[in-house]
Amino acid sequence: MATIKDIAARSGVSIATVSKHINGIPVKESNRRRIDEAIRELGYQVNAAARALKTRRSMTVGILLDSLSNPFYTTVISSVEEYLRENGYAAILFETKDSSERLRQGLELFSSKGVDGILYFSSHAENEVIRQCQNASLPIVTVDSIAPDIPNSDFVLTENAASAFQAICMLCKKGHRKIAVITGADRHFSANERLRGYLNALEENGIAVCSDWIQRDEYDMNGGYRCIKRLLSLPERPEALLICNYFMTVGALIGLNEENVRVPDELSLVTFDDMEWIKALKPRLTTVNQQAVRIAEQAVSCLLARIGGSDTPGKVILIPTTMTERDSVRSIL
Amino acid sequence: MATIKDIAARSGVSIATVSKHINGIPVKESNRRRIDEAIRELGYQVNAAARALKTRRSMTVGILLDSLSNPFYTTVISSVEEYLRENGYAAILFETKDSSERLRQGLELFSSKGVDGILYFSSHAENEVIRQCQNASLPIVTVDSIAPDIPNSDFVLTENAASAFQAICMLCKKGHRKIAVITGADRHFSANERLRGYLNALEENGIAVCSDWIQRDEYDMNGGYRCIKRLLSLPERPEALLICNYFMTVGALIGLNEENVRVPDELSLVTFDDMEWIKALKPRLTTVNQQAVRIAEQAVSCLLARIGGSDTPGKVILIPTTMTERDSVRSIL
DNA sequence: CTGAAAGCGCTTACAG
DNA sequence: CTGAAAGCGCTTACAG
Repeated sequence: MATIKDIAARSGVSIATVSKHINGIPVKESNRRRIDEAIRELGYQVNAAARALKTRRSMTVGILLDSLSNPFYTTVISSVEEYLRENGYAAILFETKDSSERLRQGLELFSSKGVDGILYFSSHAENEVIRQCQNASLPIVTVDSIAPDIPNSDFVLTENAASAFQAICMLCKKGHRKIAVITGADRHFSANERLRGYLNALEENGIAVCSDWIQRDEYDMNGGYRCIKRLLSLPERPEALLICNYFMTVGALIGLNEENVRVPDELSLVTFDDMEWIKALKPRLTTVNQQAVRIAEQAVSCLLARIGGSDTPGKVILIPTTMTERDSVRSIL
Repeated sequence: MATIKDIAARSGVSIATVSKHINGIPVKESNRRRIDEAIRELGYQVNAAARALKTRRSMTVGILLDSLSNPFYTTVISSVEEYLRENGYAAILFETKDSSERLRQGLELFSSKGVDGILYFSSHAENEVIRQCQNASLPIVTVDSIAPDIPNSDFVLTENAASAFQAICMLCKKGHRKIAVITGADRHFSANERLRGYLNALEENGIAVCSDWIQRDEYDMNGGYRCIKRLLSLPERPEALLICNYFMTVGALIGLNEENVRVPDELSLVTFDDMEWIKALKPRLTTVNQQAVRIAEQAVSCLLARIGGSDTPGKVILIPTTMTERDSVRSIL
């Protein structure tokens, strides 16, 4: 591997000048040319370790996440990685798999690798993680939930309650009043928030809550399948349904098919998270869409600002959803 | 941040002795105790950049992958990350998103970060990537496909053809002869291999190939949905079906439900990749299971060996699948 | 704009 | 087993 020294020798300047040019400090035109040429000829690349040692910046951020099997996270991370790289940062990954032992290990890994900041993806962010980073003066921004009791940190997530609220109101406007909801387990921040939006919307529209019509289970296909089965076995079935998670939707669809429930004739459907594949179904589903790219943008720019030394008060950034109305909701006016 | 110098001062030994102890070289018992104590008190952690600069090992490996939205990859990566960390390595991630421009960027990122090796996840590994790493003496192991024309490199993947072969033979043993297959597009190595296994098994069992019964499409839900629709619209329907991908399976199930096809009475089903959720369905599906954990193990240990300097000839490591027979295959003997 | 020099925090022969 | 010293490849005041 060529070093800055080789470049200096070959281009007839000092290593200081080479370093300056590499770092964007202007040098004499003729020197610039000679240095660039030497770099090209020798295939020089700066040694990241040496630079990190000197600057105390590893140009690396740690991504801590519950699980890689969460497709919403992988979608966001995909954009995150791109924005980070555009800013010269690489991402190192660590899955907690919902174990606090592993959470500790992850933080240790990041600290030993000297990451410049942490992106913490969690559906139920823990105070302790954020607190620990704050103590170590390690910038951290949390994505997808708000830690219950942290005064001064950054969170970026979907406007969960408002988007469920809007979905239910849309249903009401089309004349629905028998509206059920399928959402995730209590430990997930978004599952609670979306439920809250549902309840608020019922109240707003003067509809009484029917507890049988609130079905909660795991945020996965199986959970959705079980919820729909329970819903369909009720003496009185709802006429409209909001499903708060993509995987629950797929499970519910299979259950719905098994029981030959016709959508939207017998049941109107609004679901969270649009995926290519949803459009292929008959009927095409009406969906509430989280904006993964915007979440990624905000999270990264917020983290980069902190790394850059910003000490504005911690903020909560809520990203709105969009709604795509298709054929799965019937108007009964 | 405390440095080795602080530890040395506090424990009354030289920095060399501290370094030795940190690196597992025996030191006098009393010194060991004092050093450990100082480390604990000061919360010392070795500076990864300094160590990397000196040792020329970043203790980092690059994971290059087509896409994070491939759940098989994220499953394998989950284990990979764990094995790597147990061996002191961190993983840095880069998605190619099927663009050769990004492939180049990824390689550049890895090289600039000084990774010690690369794990290349691809359903269609490119010669060029591997060749470039070989030229740079950068260890690389490819997961999930074999590059068409690389003499001396390492590949670890599922025994695709053999596992499809076994699945079809199982079907034949239960008396089936009208057997169809749904598999992925031509560019995916595994899609071709699994098809090859299907064809071999037909031949082995003296069954003529019916080209209508070979349906190929994208490796996703939508692809599976389209394939099953095409299959069900044929004048003569098959009585058994092998689906070579999990997402295609979910799509096919929805299509099957829409058309009220009863499994296994009208159609016997064997599918690739077991997931928790599959067991909840009625009927429970008979599945061919890739061993993600074993693939991860082999890939990591192979890469670590190369990083350690092993120069044995390149090898192809094929991991067998297991089959879980449940209720989706009917015996028609 | 340029360069000599110090120093980032480690590891590693080497001599004792 | 221990320690003094060199050096990994950079960046950065500082003086010119």
